[in-house]
Amino acid sequence: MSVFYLNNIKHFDPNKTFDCGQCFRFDYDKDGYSGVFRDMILKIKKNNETIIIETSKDISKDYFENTIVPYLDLDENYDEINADIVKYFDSDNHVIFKAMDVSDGIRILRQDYFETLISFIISQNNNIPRIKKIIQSLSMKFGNPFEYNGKLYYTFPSPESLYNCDIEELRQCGCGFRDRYIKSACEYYLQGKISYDYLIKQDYNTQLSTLMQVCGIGRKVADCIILYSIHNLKAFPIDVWIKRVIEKYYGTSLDINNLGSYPGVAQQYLFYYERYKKGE
DNA sequence: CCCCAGGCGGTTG
DNA sequence: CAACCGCCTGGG
Repeated sequence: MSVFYLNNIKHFDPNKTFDCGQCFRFDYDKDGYSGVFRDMILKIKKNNETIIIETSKDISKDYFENTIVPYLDLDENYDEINADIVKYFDSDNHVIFKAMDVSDGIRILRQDYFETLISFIISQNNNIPRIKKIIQSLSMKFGNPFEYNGKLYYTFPSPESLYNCDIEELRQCGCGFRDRYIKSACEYYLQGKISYDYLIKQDYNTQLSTLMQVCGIGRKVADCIILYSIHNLKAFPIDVWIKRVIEKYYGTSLDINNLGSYPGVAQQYLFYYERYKKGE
């Protein structure tokens, strides 16, 4: 086990970051969020102005700085991002300022590419508790177990394990009609047609069209993968929530094709703002 | 019982 | 190309 402390980090609230719907394997546990990160448990909490990050495995300072910090997106400058967002998202009612205030501290995680690919395929026409349940079932069935504090946890399944399994086993995990979409994604992935290394070097439109070749990945799921794992902050996933938010606060005044460099972050702010207001 | 949930693919006019 | 429709499944 390792522990790291960070001080004077502006614009980072672990609770908001892990509660804004971008990840499915973290849960609130008394004083912070913890969950499976690769092959270990990661716990992040905030005590006054100090961020405390614990890992179940022993990790080096290098690993922390080169892997954990980028994962938490702490190397990104959110003053700069927020300034750009305001230029494109301000309106007569100034809703973006309220959203930025309520949502301040949300960061866009750099999540594992394959895990994000599969998780957001599962997310379609589905709700968050059930998405989490399905991912947990898949991990228990196809992931690798590891123990921590006397409890068993499971890594996210490998592409090979999901590709080679019987499709009926995916059904048993609750995937429903998305089972063949998962198979399709694994096939493309293992053929190297949608690799992270390729996508990270492409522009946004190429990233979209490449991912949308996969049966079961449409525009919204592709945008989520691009935003939450490839970390192209130009991606702007439009789900039913965001569609409602835009209609409610912007009407037709927002030009979807001209939203600056960080609309993905603005999307998170608006989404969280609207859900927070609902009292969740 | 019906309805919906962070969509998508397929069909129809 | 816009508008529908069915879809696994579990919860309200």
